[in-house]
Amino acid sequence: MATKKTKSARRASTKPVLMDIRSVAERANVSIATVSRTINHVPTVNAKMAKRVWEAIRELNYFPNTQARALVSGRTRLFGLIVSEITNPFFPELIQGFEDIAVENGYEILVSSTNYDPRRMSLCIRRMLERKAEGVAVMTFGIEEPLLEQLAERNVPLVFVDVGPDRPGISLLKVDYHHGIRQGVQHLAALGHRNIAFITGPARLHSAQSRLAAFSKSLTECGIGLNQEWVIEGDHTLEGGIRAMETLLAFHKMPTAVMCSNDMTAIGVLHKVYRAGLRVPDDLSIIGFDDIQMARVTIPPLTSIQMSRLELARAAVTALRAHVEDLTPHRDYQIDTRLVVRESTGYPRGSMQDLQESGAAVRQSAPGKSARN
Amino acid sequence: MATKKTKSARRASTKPVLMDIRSVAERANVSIATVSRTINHVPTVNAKMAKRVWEAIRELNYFPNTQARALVSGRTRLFGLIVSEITNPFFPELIQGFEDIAVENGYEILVSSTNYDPRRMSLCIRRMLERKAEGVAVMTFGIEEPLLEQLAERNVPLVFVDVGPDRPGISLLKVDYHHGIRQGVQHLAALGHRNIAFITGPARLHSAQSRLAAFSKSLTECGIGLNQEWVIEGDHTLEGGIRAMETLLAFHKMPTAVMCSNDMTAIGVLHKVYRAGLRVPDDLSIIGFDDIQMARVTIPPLTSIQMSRLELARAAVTALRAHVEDLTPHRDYQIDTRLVVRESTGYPRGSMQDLQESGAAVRQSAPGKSARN
DNA sequence: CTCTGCCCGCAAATCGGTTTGGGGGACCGG
DNA sequence: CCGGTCCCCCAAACCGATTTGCGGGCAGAG
Repeated sequence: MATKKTKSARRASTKPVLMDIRSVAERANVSIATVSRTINHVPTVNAKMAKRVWEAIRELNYFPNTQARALVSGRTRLFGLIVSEITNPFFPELIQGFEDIAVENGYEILVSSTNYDPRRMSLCIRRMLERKAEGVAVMTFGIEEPLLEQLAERNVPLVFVDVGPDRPGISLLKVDYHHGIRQGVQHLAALGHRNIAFITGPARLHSAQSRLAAFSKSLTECGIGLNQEWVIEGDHTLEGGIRAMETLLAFHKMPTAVMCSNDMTAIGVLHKVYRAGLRVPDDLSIIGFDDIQMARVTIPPLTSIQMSRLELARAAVTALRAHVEDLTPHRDYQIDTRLVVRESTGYPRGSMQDLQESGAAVRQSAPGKSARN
Repeated sequence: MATKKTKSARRASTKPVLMDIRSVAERANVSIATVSRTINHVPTVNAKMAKRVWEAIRELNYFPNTQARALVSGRTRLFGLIVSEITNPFFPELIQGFEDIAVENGYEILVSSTNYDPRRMSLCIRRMLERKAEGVAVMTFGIEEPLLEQLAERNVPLVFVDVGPDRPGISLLKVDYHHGIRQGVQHLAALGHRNIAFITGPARLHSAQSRLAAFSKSLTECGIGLNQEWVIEGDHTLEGGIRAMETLLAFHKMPTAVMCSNDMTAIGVLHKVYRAGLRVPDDLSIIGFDDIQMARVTIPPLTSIQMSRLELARAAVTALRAHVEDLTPHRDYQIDTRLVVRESTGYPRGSMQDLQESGAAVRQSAPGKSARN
């Protein structure tokens, strides 16, 4: 009933709106084959005719039906992007980059978020399959092996972060967590910190594990011991950061610095520390991870380890294109991380701060040309 | 060449992967029509056959080709959502809600962002048209009339915020800015503020204009004069907030409170005030608009006017469904706003704060059960 | 004037589904 | 045992494009 009405409504307005390749052909006085050739830039079409066709297209405001085109050609020019959580600012920034770069290369994108829910992940995959994405970037930073099998089985090129099955058609974005995290630890060590806590991400996330491992290793490199009690499990959310900091505050002996597995956690920590009446960085130094835009305007601005969304996005699109267009895809793509020093890190309470110099990286001033001091 | 290789590659792996309705029919020993009927839950199929079909579908891991289905049925079950900026946290929260509710109702969504760029807006529209979205929600809070005509012309149901052409097939989400903003102004007035500034959004945004108008009106209602000098143009970004606050700081006479057209602006202001060595709310009270998640954890937590993303999303989907499914769509949908008091607002400096009580709304404590004080 | 190309139009197959008219089979009643 | 009904299933048309072989018109060369 509803369908019928819709159908008839469409029919009724079909006269002026009907806009298939036939009407273009008619208007340009050519055959549909010629229109198709023109649109797809087949070189054998006469320039004069091509012009007529393009004019007709303009005048009718015609554009080809994506579905029909995809159906026969088999090419959808669509890349999928699966992220874990769209409300975490890290991901929108990533999506933005992915979209821009994909569009630059003539692809469109289809975004889905899993919200860390395997059931939703399953839906995401189904969507990608149904819509016939030509390649999918899985940026959930924690793979659901069994589910993703479906994609791999159907020979859809995939991109993962850090780890993934070793198979043709699959590329990996290898993030060098260690480089940035070591810079962070060294930065803290140089300031005089010896008691450093770490708030992890969800335990099942591989990337969270890697960050913790990099932290642990860096600590050893700097000759600092790791206090297992100070490794708190967070979940990469604001609330997780707040809870983790509550745990930390309850300890008898507090660390002088805390490194977080992502910026949202760090912002939660910042908030809890403020609530507790302590000051950053005087009472506690904080380092985040990701370097989201917001990090520049927290109070105080957050020292963070930057993982470039743009770089990630570019590598992902490059890898997918390489697979789809047979351009000798690499298996691994290296992604760098680096420390960005702002103002949430400082000398530990009671140190002889006047005698020392910060060393490490260059201190960045906040945006809006507002100078420090 | 590349295409050819891909084609042949697909052919090669086509044996085990080919997965059309025919193979299902073959495996279940029925005709393709029966498979189609089964999938679409046409009641006239024999239960026994249906079971056979579903089994075959399970075994083959089959799912229908969306494009083919849409091509013939004319129904894509796709709603478009155009937002202005995906990196502004307000929008991801909106997108999330829109997606959840759309999926609940059996629709999928297609998101595009314009970045305030008319060229990109044009691309967005083309995308929606090409992908044959059955309805589009335009949540840019500032319409590009001439471009959107294309959609309207093709009889695509549309949803706008605040204003839009009066035409069948178009619904409006009418946001009652005045209610929340008046609460905010009253709240400030009750605290004793008489010198209140306003940082607007981009001038061309209708919603920004409305917010300013509501502010102006509320001021009058409270018997407070509007100092035109203190109406600063922002652009709804962090940087805009910072710049606006710089302007404000340069004035000889400073306001004691500032209301912002959105939360990102307010966070920028918060940052700049911190930079200037002033304190919130002691030296300056700040009210934001939107009440994004981040507002709960700024330092101090931000008093803000809440405009429910979920409500917005729900209304948008409801409206679009009503148009598509012929369920007597309304033209207008009311969206409410309300004040959420946190800690960025307080008595103006020099007032007799001990003698007064806050009145107005209930003060909310921050998340994570951390009590105030 | 004929031959050789070069373009273009025509017509048909195809992609993977939906939808419908027609017909075969089972079952029931007479 | 036969005719009628009803239920389901099959075959075929269709959606809007792409792609192909083939034939024809036209131009330039010989």
